[in-house]
Amino acid sequence: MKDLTEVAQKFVLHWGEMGTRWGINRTVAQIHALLFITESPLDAEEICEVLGVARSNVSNSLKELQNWGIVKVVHLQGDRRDHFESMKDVYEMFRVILAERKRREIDPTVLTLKTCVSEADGDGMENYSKQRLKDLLDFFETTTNFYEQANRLPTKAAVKAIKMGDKFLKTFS
Amino acid sequence: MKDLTEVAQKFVLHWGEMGTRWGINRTVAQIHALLFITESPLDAEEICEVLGVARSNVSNSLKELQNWGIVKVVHLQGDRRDHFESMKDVYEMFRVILAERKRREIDPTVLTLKTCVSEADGDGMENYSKQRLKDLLDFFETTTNFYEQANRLPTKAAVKAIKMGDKFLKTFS
DNA sequence: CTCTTATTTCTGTTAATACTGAAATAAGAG
DNA sequence: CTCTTATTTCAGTATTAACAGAAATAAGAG
Repeated sequence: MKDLTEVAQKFVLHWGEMGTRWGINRTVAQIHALLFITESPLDAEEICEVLGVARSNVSNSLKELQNWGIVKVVHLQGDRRDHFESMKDVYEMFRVILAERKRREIDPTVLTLKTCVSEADGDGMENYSKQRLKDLLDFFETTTNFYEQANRLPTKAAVKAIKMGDKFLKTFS
Repeated sequence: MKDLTEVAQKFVLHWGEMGTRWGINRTVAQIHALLFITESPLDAEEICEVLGVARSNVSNSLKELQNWGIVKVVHLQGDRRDHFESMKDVYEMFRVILAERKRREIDPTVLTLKTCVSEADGDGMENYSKQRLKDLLDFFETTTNFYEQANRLPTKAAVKAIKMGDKFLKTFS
């Protein structure tokens, strides 16, 4: 595996940095970036070399990416090593990421809010505070309902919808 | 300032936890949660006591929340201490947060991608990789364009649009 | 101006997380 | 089954970010 070009390097580093800002491990994001721009699947050893991180770190990060569902193992003819490739369709990829974040973070938050709202009576909480929790719950329910629906569209339709929505909204302003 | 009720505590802790998952400091998120559910503006000392964190921590966290634009200082008659209150309209609040995250993270990413794409020729980068970067850039431009337009709608219209969009999409499925 | 009180800044500590390298395990070839 | 090679697990280390407490600064009252 030859070294990354300067541009590739720049992208991988930036993506890693972005990851950290969104609560994603730097190495995980870097590996994802690398796999995303690389045409052929890479094995773990190659990833180590290119990124200069420990084998175990790569192993764990790849697991994480597989948990996210945006990286898959593939096997190449006559090579017993695992090779890894990223999902390539950008829209699809972000849909998967979004769905996963919803599952991991939004759903539990909605659950917590529901519990809070239902326990709020008999807890001595101010009515004002109760109402704020209700507002918040309502916000999450409304937006996630919308998301659920929008997410049923196949990617192409979704992209079209976004572009049409954009144009449509422009006629207002 | 009296202690938080159990429910309030549960919410504040959860919100803090959520913060960390999205790259937001735990204390920052906790203070935000506290101010959000509290009707009257609080001073820094009160926040310290309720959350049990150091004064300096509160001070810095409040600065951060003010930078985000979701917490404001208010002054009360006959009290020289600063008091703080959170934006209360949930939709508006998330709009502000989203706008700020775009400004801080998405815009720089778009810039980086543009640079990468334009420098990709003469860098020896594979055509395949170049294309992936272009795809990614296209994705960000399409979605942020849409976002920009959607964000021009006043909150009420936006909420309506979300609810209508939800209903509309349901007719498909 | 001076005193008091609020706020911020700074420095050191702690805690959390990321990471490494070695050891253990697993998996495939022969 | 045995040997080799790939992968994972684990225990320790390092890095980073969060936080506390003290010191410095600022701001308001009188």
